[in-house]
Amino acid sequence: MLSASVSLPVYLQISELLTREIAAGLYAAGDRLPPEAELAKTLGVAVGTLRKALSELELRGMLARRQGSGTYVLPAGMGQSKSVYEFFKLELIRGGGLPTARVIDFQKIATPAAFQTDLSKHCYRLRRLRLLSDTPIALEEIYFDAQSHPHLKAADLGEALYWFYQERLGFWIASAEDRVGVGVVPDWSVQDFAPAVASVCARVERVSRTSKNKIAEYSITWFDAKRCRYVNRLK
Amino acid sequence: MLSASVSLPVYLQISELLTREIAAGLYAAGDRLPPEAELAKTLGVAVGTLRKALSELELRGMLARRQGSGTYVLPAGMGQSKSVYEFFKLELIRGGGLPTARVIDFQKIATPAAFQTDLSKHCYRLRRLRLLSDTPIALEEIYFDAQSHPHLKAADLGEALYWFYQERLGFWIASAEDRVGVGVVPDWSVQDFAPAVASVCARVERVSRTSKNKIAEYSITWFDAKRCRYVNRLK
DNA sequence: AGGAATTTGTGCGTATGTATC
DNA sequence: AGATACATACGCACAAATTCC
Repeated sequence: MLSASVSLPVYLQISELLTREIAAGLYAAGDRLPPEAELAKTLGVAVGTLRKALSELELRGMLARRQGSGTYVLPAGMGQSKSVYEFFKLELIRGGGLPTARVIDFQKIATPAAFQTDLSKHCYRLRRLRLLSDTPIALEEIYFDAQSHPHLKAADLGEALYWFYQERLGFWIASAEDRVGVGVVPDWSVQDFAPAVASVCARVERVSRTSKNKIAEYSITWFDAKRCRYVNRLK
Repeated sequence: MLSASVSLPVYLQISELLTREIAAGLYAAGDRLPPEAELAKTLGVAVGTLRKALSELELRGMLARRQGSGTYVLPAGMGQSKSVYEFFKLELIRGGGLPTARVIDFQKIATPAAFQTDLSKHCYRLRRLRLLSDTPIALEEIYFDAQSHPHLKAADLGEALYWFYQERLGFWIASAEDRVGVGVVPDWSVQDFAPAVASVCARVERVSRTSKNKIAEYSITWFDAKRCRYVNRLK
């Protein structure tokens, strides 16, 4: 079950396993997990490896660990349960709208020079059309590392990409930096997406980072400024 | 020097030590630290212990670690200190820039219809040219209520408007909401501000609120997307 | 182009300290 | 006081990525 060579590191496989087991209700909020030594033995890993997995989940706010006492399951979403759409910042000018996405293209490519300092040699490039309440409002181009999962297909991706990152790639987006300016619609644009004039197309560059401050993805979004806006709530 | 029993765990002592050394300039941003094995030896600890210390600093965003390459010092994060410019989101494309402002016009006017639900009958309208390191990059139009101070003149305003609000008007900005899109440069534009073409002008609408959730000001900013961008750091 | 050397990442096992029960 | 459980620390072996010759 737990194999090192196939895909994810063992300690991440364990985080995922425990995440699923907690989600499935095998451990409820408030429960104490078995002691490290015991859990490590049943999982067939060294204690140190298990500890690394548990630390991950503690950092994520799923577990609380108390020396001398034990490891406890925390109630879901104590300020943690971030919506998958938390980082989606586009809004129809008339307000609201339910975000969806349609894949235009998905390929594994050689990492472009601009990203080579932060991504490994190969990365995935995902191109999507974004919609708000069925209105096409933006084109999106996303680059993320191919290293951990070298053989992804378009079908493996769900609509909620950040959820996919967490479940399948073992990391989650903790922060991002957006740069909003103006741009020209890319040449791979589709018929559905047609800003009235080139002059009303805005452009967002995003760098997303994981909780470890590593770069998780680069993305560029072109949006039709006639129909929607980039919204930012500052506190 | 590094003692376990006295106070902090050794790995934390090391994090602190390295933090001080980086702050002191012994290691500059971009520098590579000595390899783990070497550093551990000079510090007289096991590699695992050192690694834990380095992981701490990586998590804090002070270091970046790259497998096969080394451990690097990152530039000091600017996310820490809050300033009057905390809500100023424009940045030169080439990076950074010191924000200043030049008043173009300041008048007391009848409140425009669009703001009448939130501002009283009269308000001030301030028009400014914004600069980053002496480069004109944006026009700004700000509306705020005239009720509390009915007789302001342009000379009463400082460059740092938010500071002025707090000192003279008795409130401070606690939150804001920005909507970024694309727009046309207003007719009161000045010679200094000349985006190459209309197509590279972006537009930010802002609603700022006080700590009591009352609307403090409305503003519109037109910025030259060729020279600068709207930057948003999300956590 | 390719291979060796370097450097961090992962994983194992163990011993000891310290907080809790 | 004793048992239990997590925290810290040490050391080693190998994998994976990068760098350099």
